Formats: sequence, C-alpha cells, structure tokens
Amino acid sequence: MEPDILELESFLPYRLYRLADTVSREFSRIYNERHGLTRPEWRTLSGLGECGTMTATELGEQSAMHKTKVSRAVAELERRRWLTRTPDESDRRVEHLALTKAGLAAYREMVPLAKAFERELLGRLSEEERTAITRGVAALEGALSAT
Amino acid sequence: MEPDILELESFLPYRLYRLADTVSREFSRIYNERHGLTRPEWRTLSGLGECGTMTATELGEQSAMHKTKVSRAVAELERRRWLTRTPDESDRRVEHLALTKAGLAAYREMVPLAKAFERELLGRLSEEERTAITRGVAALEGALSAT
DNA sequence: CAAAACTGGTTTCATTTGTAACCATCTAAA
DNA sequence: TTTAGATGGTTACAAATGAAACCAGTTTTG
Repeated sequence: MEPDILELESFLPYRLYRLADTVSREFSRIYNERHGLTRPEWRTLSGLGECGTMTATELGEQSAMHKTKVSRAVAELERRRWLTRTPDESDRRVEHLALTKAGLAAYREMVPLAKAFERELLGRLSEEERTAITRGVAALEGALSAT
Repeated sequence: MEPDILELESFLPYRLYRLADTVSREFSRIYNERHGLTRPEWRTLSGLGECGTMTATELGEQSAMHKTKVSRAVAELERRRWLTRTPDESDRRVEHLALTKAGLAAYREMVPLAKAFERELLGRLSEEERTAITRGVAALEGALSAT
C-alpha cells in the first residue's frame, strides 16, 4: 500500500456513495416505473403517508431534502391531486399538507413493495452481516449528527 | 409498528442515501473548495492518480461513473492541462489518459487530505463500530454485485 | 408603533445530470 | 469483401438540482 496513493476501491466515502447509489437506483423502480415519481416526490409521499399532516419545513427535516426540492415535489403531488394544502389558522405563511384518498392509495400500494425490497436485500446477507450493516450505519449517523 | 406504514427513519435505502450524501458533501470540500473540482472530476483525477494510465471506459468502470460524466470530466481536466490523451496504436477509437505533472501534483496534494478525512471520520467510531461498518458495506457490495 | 431582522415557502437562473442519438472505428458473419 | 452489428467516445436535449434572490407574513427591538 503506497503512502501517496489513494485506493478508491477501499475508500469509505466512495464506497458508501456507490452503494447508496446502486441501492437507490434499484429501489427507484418501485416509485418511478410504476408511477413516474422522482425521489423527492416519493419521499414527500412517504413522509406524509407516515406522519399524516406536515408542513413543508417539517417534511424537509424529516426526509433530509432541500426546501426547493420539497416545494417542487409538493407542487407536483398537488397537481396529481395526491395531496392538499390547508392554510394554518394562526400563521398565514404556513400550509399543512396531507394526502388525499388517491395519494394515500398510492402510498398504501407502495409500502409493501418497499418493505419487500428491503427484506429481499437484507435477505441476501447473513445474520451477522445484517447486524453489522445496521450497527455500522447507525454509528456513522451518530458520529455525523454529533458534529 | 403499524403494518401498512413505512418508517423512513429506519428504512435502509433512505438511511444509506442520506449517509452517503452527508459524507460526500463533507468530503467534497477537499476537492471543491480547494480546486473547484466536481465529483466526477475528482474521481477521474483519483483514478488516474492511482492507476497511472487508463482509457475512458476503464475509468468509468473503476469509478462507477456513466460515460458522459467521464467524457466531461476528462475534457475539463484536459482544459486545465491536468491530463493528456494519447491515441491508441492499434485501435483508433481508444485514447490513453494520463496525468500531467500539474495533475499529479494536485493529486498528491489531495491524497493526504482524503486519507485524513477518512481517518478522522472513522476515528469517531469505536473499534467494533469500525469493523461493523466495514463488514456491513462489504457484505452489501457483495450482495449487489452477485446479482 | 415603526423599522429591522427572521421565517415559510416559491421562483429564477446557472450548473449538473441522464437518455438517446450520434460519429468513427472495429469485428464478425454472409 | 461487404455489410450488419458492436464498441469507444462525444454531443444535443430535456429534466433535476442548488444557490441566491425573492415575496409575504411574523417577531423582535428601539
């Protein structure tokens, strides 16, 4: 191992990114091929499906998206009539977002597929490998949030 | 844990992506703030620095980039005079890419920073956590490549 | 109360990206 | 050979993205 050379193949930031990219690409078929959703749209749907009613800001925090992404995703889901906006009573800048029946239906349809995807992926690993990835990811998350 | 709800916060594809995104963003400062490189440009530089001479196709495989990204990154590094192209003798479609002195200098300057970044990141973890993330990532890589 | 500072959310603009079409060259089959 | 397909690499075009400016409304402060 030469000192002034970086082995990309074993460099953690690169490996993480490539891994996430591959997984994410595979997974995107579930929301993209089926419904033509983008990732921000999927995350918005997913966030609202999970939490019920949220504001755009909350959505951004919950799903780690830039507010412009949220804004655009919300606009598109509204255009599809998958969500509605309700103005806040006390603060007129704020809107409360919630899925419509159609949005909820799409969400409910995709949740089992998403779970199956994850299960299948983890199913290819041994029990120890599963604990390893789970613990490792959690540890890194902790290390980064503690900044 | 309701059956028809997906917890984004504990959904592996999401966590992986967010993690890689955060790490990658942090790391990009090393090549972006310092030299104004994009990620594809950094990977190209890094690939050539590590392997010496490569073709564009090889670069794409080694660093998991789409060929248009490679093409653009190579064009930009060439414009900076950080790499040169040498036509292949026997196959005139192919070009062999290699770093110039200036390119190599930039690479050599960044390698220790990259290594320090990784060391510092892993340094925030315990010994067991480090083995966990390493094993876990390797396991997933294996599971995905085996497809 | 008025001005300044801040916050939720949208829009604009430039950059990055992916898909597909595209050259040029090479290889294999008829 | 000649032609049909592959392959290395670039380019054109549309879509996705991020930074910064922006608007409307809210809070703070003098």
